Formats: sequence, C-alpha cells, structure tokens
Amino acid sequence: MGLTKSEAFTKQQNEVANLAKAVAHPARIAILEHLLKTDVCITGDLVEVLPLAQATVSQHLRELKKAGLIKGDIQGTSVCYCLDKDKWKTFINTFDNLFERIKRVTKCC
Amino acid sequence: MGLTKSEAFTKQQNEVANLAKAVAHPARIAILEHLLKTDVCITGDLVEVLPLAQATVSQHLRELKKAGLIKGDIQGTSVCYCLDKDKWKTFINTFDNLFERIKRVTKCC
DNA sequence: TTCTTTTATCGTAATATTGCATTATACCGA
DNA sequence: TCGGTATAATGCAATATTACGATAAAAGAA
Repeated sequence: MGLTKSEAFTKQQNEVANLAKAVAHPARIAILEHLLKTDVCITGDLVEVLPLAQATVSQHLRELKKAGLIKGDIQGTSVCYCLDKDKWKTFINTFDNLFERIKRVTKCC
Repeated sequence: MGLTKSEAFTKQQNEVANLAKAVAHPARIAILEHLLKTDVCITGDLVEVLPLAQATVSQHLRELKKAGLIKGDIQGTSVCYCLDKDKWKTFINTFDNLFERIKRVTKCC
C-alpha cells in the first residue's frame, strides 16, 4: 500500500521515525553539511553545490523545514537558511536516549 | 522519478542517509524497542506486539538486517533476532560526530 | 512599468515503500 | 513419512518519494 499505519504506533515512535526520515536522503545530509560549513546559506548556494535542479533542492529544503530542522528567513529576493538549534536539541536528545539504551545491551543470539 | 541520485553524493553522505532510512519507520522503531526490552526475539513475538501482518513484520526485519542493525540466527524452526552491537557502534559514532558539529553551530539568520 | 534575479509551486513521470494474502520452505515430533 | 508449526519469499495494489521542466510570485534595478 505504501501507506504507513502511523496511528497504530505510539506518538514517540512516530516522532523518532519522522526525524530519521528527514535526514534519510543524501541530498539533505549534503545540505546540512553545507550549513555546518557556512553557518547560513541561500538556495542559490546549494544549487551550485548539489548535483540537483533548483526545484529539487527547494523540495528538500521544504522537507527539512517541515521537520523543523532548519529555519528560513526571507531577505530581499533571497531566502536565508540556517539550522534550528532548538529542534536539533530535541533531535539529539531523542537519539542520545536511544543510543544509551542500545549501548547497555549485552545479550545476543 | 523516485530514484535517488546516490552516485552523485559522497559515500559517507549515502551511508548516513541509509542508516537513517533504516530507522525511519515507526514499525522498525517498535522492533528495536522490543529488542531493547527482551534482548532477543523471534518474528512470532513481534507479530503479537506489532499491529501488522506477519509478512509485513518479516519485511521490516529484512530491512533492519539489510542495514546490518540486527542479526538473525536460525534456531530450529524459528529465527532468533538481536541487535548487532558492532554495526550500532558505527551508527552511533556517525551520528555523534554529526551531533557534535551541530552543537558547535552558533550563527543563525 | 518592465526586466532581472531568486525562490516556491505545480504538474508529470518514474521509482520506492508499505502492507497483505498467498505460497513456498524448513524443522520437529509422532 | 506425514502433519503441525513457524519463518521466508512472492506477487499484487496503493500510496509516498524523488526529480525535473515549466510556471508563478516577490523584490529590487533600470
């Protein structure tokens, strides 16, 4: 079907999955890496760096914005993007928590 | 198109994206959480816990196995699944590295 | 106003993912 | 060997994602 049964899982499970989905594409990783290098950037910068068309880059930016991982401020004719530190704090805490629990696992088959 | 241009991105970017994709579904998060609770489990356990058909659970298990995050050992009629600690070490290191870089970001728009 | 620049959105096409019923496959006990 | 039980594989249908060209929208320059 291609339709995830989100309602059948807990809110937290969906939240973790959605955050993971936001970074589950190399183009979006590349966008984040570019933002780490340059602090802020505009779509035009990314179109030059990424091997994708402008429309596709815009789409990936929208995905990241939808997940809340980046913010965009309109500045004249261009839009200035940057990481949303608050949302990332949530992201990092969520996964650190999962990682800690996994690190404590010892038994295996 | 639905076809990710993987070859246009670096190996590392694809690796991070693929690891993220492996956990980008609430059912797979639920599977991992069940494994954290029980250390080991078989498909039958999961079918009872998850709101999904056996075939679907098996498919999600295969995704996790493909990503290397879990291992499966055949034990008689059933397959015993558990977390692959080594692969998780890689996963955690990869994301900890990203998280550290993000924590250091200060500038924003 | 008109042109240019920049970004977003729409429409379309192709592939991927999700989910399930059904069908194999494998092992064990009688 | 034959059923019973359990997992895996296959095939199908429906939705989601990815990508891009074309178009729209918004702001500044000429």
